[in-house]
Amino acid sequence: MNRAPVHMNLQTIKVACSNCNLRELCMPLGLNDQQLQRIDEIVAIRRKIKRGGTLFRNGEAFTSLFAIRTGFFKTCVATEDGRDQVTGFQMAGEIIGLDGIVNDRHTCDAVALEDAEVCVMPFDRIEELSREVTALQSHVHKIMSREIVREHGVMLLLGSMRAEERLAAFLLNLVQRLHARGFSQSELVLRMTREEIGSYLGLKLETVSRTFSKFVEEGIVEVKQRHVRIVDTDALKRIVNSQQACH
Amino acid sequence: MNRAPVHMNLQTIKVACSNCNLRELCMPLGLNDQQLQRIDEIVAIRRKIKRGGTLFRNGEAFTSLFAIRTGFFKTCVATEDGRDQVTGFQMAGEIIGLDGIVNDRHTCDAVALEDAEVCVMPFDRIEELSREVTALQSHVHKIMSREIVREHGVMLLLGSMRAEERLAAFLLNLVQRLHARGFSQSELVLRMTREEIGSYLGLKLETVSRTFSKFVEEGIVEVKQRHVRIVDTDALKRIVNSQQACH
DNA sequence: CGCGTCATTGATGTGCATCAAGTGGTGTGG
DNA sequence: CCACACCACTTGATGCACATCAATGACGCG
Repeated sequence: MNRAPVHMNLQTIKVACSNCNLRELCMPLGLNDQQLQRIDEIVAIRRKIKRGGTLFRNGEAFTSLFAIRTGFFKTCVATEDGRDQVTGFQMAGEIIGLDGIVNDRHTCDAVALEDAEVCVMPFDRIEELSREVTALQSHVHKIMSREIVREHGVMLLLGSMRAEERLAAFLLNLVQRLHARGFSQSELVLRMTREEIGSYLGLKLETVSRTFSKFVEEGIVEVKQRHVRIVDTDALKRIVNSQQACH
Repeated sequence: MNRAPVHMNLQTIKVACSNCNLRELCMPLGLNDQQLQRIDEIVAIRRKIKRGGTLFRNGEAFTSLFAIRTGFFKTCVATEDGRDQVTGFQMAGEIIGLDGIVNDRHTCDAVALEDAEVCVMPFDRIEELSREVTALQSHVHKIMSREIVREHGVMLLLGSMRAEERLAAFLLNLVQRLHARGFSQSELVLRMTREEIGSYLGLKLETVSRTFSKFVEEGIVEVKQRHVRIVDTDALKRIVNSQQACH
């Protein structure tokens, strides 16, 4: 057991967006040099989160949005009676913490599913700067709207799809986002457990597991633990749009 | 059959927020007179929608947000294969159309469930003015964040609650919002069909109906068609937090 | 008054949850 | 390096909540 000090979890690093390779994912495009420089001012610091650690928790004061630089997160909400629901999985380049804006308190937990690093962007500075840089203003609005639209999709999934459809949609969505980040279109490593997938999809972990097995039997995917290889993307797409008898 | 001209549906009226009694619901508080006057400039016109008519449709160009002045809407998303899902019900004072911001196109349909009137707020003018009036900027952010948080709640409901819990949560939510608008805490008139409730809650209309009947048997509510009287609010609250075996 | 729409209620079916047992991979301590 | 424990995952057997199918009833509107 090493004796690293506790504050390792909160280690901070000074950085800049202007030379960040994820810039096009989390920042607006088409800025001139002067604007870029001002954007740099937003990202005060970075913060490292160990696997299993939380970036923020339900009830904590909201001060900043976070841009994920590396790593993988889940966000989840909970009721008093112990029920909880994964509301999303977030990867590099995505913005996390939007839920905190309404009440100046976070309303969900953000947990790192692997060691991660985020850029801390104090929200008052975002607001300040987006009054001056219209591209940033527009970008902030679009990010929030995108999240709303994404959640509409999840509601559709949870409200009207069968287990196979849900898992197929989930895999296609994941691989598409990974592909946008330069990863394979057909191979992925799941960073979350079957139980977390199930929570997100409104299914029990056994059902997730069985559905994976079904896909394997049908030759649609290959699964070895958390390594998934999509053999037949079109089949997955057909499943998503199959509209079986259910519901 | 009357011969009213087609454009009745699009009838427009010149108006002002500064003397609107819903202002505190859809606009920021604590503005001075000069700021209020500027806000008035945002709401260019009003628009009337007949029951069953659409305010906007999936795929239509996005130009404006809408503040509901009177009436009741549902928003719903659909897949190519004909499946659809009600994503929300909106009432007076609520803002509708946020989904369109990301891609400059609406991604869902907004349908009036009764004759309605909305204030049309061109989004470019909202952005323009919110660069100058920080209270407006903050307000826009909070409205979007509130919608994100609301949808988290719906995901929790759809992903982990049983039929009774869903309907109880739905009724409590509706009556709470109506109460904030000066209506009764215990009586309400549903503006939507059982099928629309079911779509929103991820249930079939028969299940919604049966669950209503169950609540009636247990003396928790009285139901006569779309008129609902909540007899025992606490019982509903207990049901929401009951955490039965399911899921 | 008659028709269409919406709602209720019953009978039956099924998809997924639940319960349970066993496997494999990983990390830890001896 | 191995033994053990733990956790994630898989797979089977069973049950149940809700979907589906079907018939009837209650409004409301032209």
